Amino acid sequence: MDETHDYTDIERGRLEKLQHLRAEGIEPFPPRVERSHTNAEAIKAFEKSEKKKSKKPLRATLVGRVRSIRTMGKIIFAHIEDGHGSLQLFLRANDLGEEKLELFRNYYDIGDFVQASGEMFRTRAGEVSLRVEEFRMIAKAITPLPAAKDEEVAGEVVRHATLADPELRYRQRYADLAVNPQVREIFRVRAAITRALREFMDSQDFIEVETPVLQPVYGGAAARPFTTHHNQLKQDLYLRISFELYLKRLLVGGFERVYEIGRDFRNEGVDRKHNPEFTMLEFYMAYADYQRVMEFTEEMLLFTGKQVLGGTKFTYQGNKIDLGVDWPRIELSEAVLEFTGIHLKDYPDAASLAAAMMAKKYNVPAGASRGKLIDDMLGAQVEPRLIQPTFLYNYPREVSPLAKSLPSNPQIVERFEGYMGGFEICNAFTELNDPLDQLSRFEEMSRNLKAGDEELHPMDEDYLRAMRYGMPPNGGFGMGIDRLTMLFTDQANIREVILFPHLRKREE
RNA sequence: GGGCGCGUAGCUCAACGGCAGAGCAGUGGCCUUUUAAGCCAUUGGUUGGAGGUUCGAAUCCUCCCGCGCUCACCA
Repeated sequence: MDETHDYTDIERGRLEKLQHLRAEGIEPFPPRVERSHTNAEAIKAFEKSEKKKSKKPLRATLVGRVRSIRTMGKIIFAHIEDGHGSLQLFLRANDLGEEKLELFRNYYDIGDFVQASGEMFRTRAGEVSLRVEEFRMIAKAITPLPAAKDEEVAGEVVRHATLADPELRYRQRYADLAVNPQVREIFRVRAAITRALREFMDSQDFIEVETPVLQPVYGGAAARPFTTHHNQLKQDLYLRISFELYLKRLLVGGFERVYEIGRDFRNEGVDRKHNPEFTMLEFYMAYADYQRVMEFTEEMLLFTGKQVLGGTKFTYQGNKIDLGVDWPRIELSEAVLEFTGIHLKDYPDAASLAAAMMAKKYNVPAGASRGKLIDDMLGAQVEPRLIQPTFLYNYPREVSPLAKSLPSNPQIVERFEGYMGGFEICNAFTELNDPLDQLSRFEEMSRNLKAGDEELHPMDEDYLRAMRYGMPPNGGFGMGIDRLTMLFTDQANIREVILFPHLRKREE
């Protein structure tokens, strides 16, 4: 990335302008600015004073990035944009003097940040504008913004020929955000989602906690971890793949309701639903079981939807989705039957189930356990069809080493997953709190881990010790915030809801 | 990892075996209520990279790099 030494013609021209300003004694990057209103406030205040038929003109000092310039001889129109909207500047030789007008005309460019003051007024065309009496550069832009031009249509800014190449948009997210207002909006929604979730959790008497990202033993999910190393301690560490085992230790410690919103890291495939690091909400609720957590999940998402979307309905990739109705609760085996025609109870072992799946031409990974096969079938055949909010419940034990079995069937665990828009958004279960049962689950996993299934996690002795002190019965829950954001912002790719998504390293 | 597709000016895109172009941006000029302002003129390219085929390659072939979609893998 040697661009700084390889300027384009446009950049060289702007550097010359910058040098000229400096030569004239004008600092193009001053440390302080003045501002009386945001653009949106100024427009609102002006419209209010207009209604009151106030004789006193409204004065304003505004700041923003120049988004368009229209020069017409001795007057110049320009739009500036701040974080709250855009507003038109009107610069006229009569008000400024020809010299100042020429200064703007010759040395100010689209992309520059400027400060301008004067009186608010309405142009002949009816647009609320600032009649500029004074202006100054507050940050000169060297590189042209990757967008052509703005158009104002009925008060809405239409941006033409704007940055569209997804690779450039992700690699230079700053440029993407600078020119694509709809991208900024996605991240406002994302922030509103986490805010609403925190508000809800806090209102339900949960305490927000932070647990280690760097962990000596990883666990809580089926995934391969990233590995790192502490130099002084000469100790290998893992980036967490879930928060689960630490959060449940806190229940042992006496907290009844804990949650954490933070980053998980999984060293696995990257695609439109998976980024190597992603944001999870996990919570653990003492004295609740998975049925209670299902109810809670509905309440939580209903609240979040109302807060963020202002209602319960939204459209995802052409499908209308309503959070306001009770989520159907379907037993996993029923869902599999409905979408594949396979009766799980007719295939009690991996070999017979694999044969049944092969008969249907489903992909069957070699050496997979029965639980893994069911999980695969779920992902490929069932999940994409679950558009409306739906819970599937009662999962196979082999793929749920931290969940409590059904009293009536040790091979099935009290676990559910929530689906929406064709993908999984949350996963929850009645947490296993029997240290002896947990030990045997770990041992089972360790055997499989040695046998080569790298996604299983190793024994966590300390977690078992914690559990031996006594862990209250509890329901636990995890939800991908990125995926919820995809749903609420109608984005098909997880990269659109992550500010700086991971991309392959590029030699520059 | 497999398949398909894409990569051309700062941005958005044409040209698809025969002189590498347009709009916007930029630069110079005209223009005192414009709003993708308009008008005149004009700068800007190792066509992602390296090889090959050909009289001639942005275009066809091979490899490499990157991205997208998809399958596989994967919560």
